[in-house]
Amino acid sequence: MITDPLGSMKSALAGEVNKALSEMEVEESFSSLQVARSPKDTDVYGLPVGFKIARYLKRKPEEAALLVAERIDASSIPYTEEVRVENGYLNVRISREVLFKDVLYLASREELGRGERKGERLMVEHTSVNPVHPLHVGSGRNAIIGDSFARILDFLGWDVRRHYLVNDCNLQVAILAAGRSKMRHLKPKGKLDHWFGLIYAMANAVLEINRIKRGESEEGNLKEWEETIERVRAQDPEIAGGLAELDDRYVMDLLKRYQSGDPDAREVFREVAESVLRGFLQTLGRMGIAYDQFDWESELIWKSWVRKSLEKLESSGYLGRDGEAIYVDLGRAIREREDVRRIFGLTEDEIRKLEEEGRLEEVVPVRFYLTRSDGTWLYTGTDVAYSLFKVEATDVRRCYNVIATEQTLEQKEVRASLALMGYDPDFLVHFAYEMVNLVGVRMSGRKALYITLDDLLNEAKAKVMKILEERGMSRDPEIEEIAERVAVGALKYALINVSPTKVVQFRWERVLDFETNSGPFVQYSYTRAHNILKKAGEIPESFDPSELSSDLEVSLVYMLAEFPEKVRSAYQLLRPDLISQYANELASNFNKFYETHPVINAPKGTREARMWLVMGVRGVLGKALDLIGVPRLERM
RNA sequence: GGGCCCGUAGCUCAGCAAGGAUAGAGCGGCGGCCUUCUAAGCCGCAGGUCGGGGGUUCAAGUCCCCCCGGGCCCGCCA
Repeated sequence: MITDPLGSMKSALAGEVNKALSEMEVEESFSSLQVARSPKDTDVYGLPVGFKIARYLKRKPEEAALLVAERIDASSIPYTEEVRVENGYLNVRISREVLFKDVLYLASREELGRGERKGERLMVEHTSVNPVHPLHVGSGRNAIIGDSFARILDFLGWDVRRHYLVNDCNLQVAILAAGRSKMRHLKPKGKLDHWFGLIYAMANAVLEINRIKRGESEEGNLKEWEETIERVRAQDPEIAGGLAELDDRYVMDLLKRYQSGDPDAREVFREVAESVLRGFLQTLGRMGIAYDQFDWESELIWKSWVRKSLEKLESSGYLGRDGEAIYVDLGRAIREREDVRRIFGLTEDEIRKLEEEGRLEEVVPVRFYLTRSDGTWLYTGTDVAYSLFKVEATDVRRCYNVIATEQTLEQKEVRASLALMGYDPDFLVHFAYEMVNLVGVRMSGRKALYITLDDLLNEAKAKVMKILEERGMSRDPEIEEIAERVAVGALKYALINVSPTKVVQFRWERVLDFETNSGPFVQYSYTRAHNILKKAGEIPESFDPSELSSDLEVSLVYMLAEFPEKVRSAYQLLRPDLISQYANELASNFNKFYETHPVINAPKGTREARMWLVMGVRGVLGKALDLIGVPRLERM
């Protein structure tokens, strides 16, 4: 089934033009993606053919375009009424009759832009936050982007597996576990990730203060850490004593014991990691984010994935040892292997030149350490093992790692290691996103200084409740549920609506802003569309497209028709924000229509056509909301 | 020092992948619109040397080079 009528027109047009050009022996071609709407005429789409080929034909652009137009068979381009040349452009005029029917039919059934099931699996690994303190806005961006991308892949026809790597084997978790082991007598209170976050901050503070006292800390600021202790005590006075003798050796020893499977260490590590994770999942669940599988870093060690990856790297000949510490000799691999060079974006010539200038080590990584000299695994080591696990122990064809841009180098190093182990490094795609900058707020997980997602959701929800109560709605469970879903929409939209490679400048006002270009604005528009249809009652079986004749109506249908291309772009460019931008624009156009085009009270004929238009808008807006994970509401 | 990313209206951002037909939104500011499908809405006004300079091209916000400003990374932290 064709689910992208406009796209089929565009590729047919580009195909016809390219065929004509090759017959004319012109070495130019166009992509269907270049077919653009005329700014002057809503029904016209075209390509700037004349300009492009004037040179080859030694003609004026207008004449050149005419020569191409002569060779084009308009009847082979769907939805096309005529082909003509204007201002050097080769344009087609769309026949609304069929296009509108197809688009609105597909849109209303939410089939517009949907891909056929491919029977292929892709993995999206996202969130994967260290289980040491509550989720904050930065981790929220990861989860929201990852979840949205997974939804996009699913809509386009892949079978998506959402994985979460539980990083339970690193120093940060060890610090929390060490703190907990000294305070076993305390019973966790309240939300688990919040409570353990306090233990984590306390343990960090004690460790730092002890370092400063021993004169081991370089940049230690005693006062800040004493403030941290006060901050924790203010939130829970019980979390105080018992940590005085905590030191780095104890922490490292605990980590070492956990990695080697010691049962006592295991008990405390698992308690903290599972508790914090449970807290995470509560928050993520509120936001409609779920996973198919949790992979535990510790299991990668215990189930020998780390050993397997070492063996493979050893046999590649690029494994090195620095005392007891193990590393991948990327410096040599880059010099010797084309596949590794490609990952770092360098050619053989460039490498040779850099070597001659003695600057090679300035530009490329030399040693990629996998373990410490005490034999414990670094996150890089388990990350390489995790990649091996993904390739060998799952049946996915490709894996998207949603990881902050600051990890770009590490991700390349992991992909290089994958190549050295004999696998296609393109199996792993680094879906990079930038951090969230809280304007005017200092954040530090280690100091228990953060704005949590829970705080944001609760604050936003409280504001929605206030608005609803001002409108005279009572405080009942249904209203509470509406407030919750609006709050989730506001937060998710605010974090997704920026291009992933840009730093988000985050302000409270942004999440609490429910006006145009916000989650609630799009939700509201969806609700309006829904309620028109609900009130209108029976859905007419058919409609007359010529009844949709105003500029607003026509451009709304064309805008719906562009949705499939938007979704494909979001996938290809790793840009879920394209969907939220689109949804906002569609909502905005729909609201303009809403103000001036009565539906229910429209004359017969017009009423049916407008109902179909509203059905189409509701379908696409609803689907766009689904793809960015913003809840739909039927009342708000 | 090296690498990657960002720089578009007072602020926050689209547009750059695929160069084209008059640079777009929102917020904030000012002024209007609720007896008619929910005003979380709509309409109007004000606001731009697209960081700077070269170049390629019939055509540059978009491509190339140089420079300036900001962020991140270059750990036996994650």
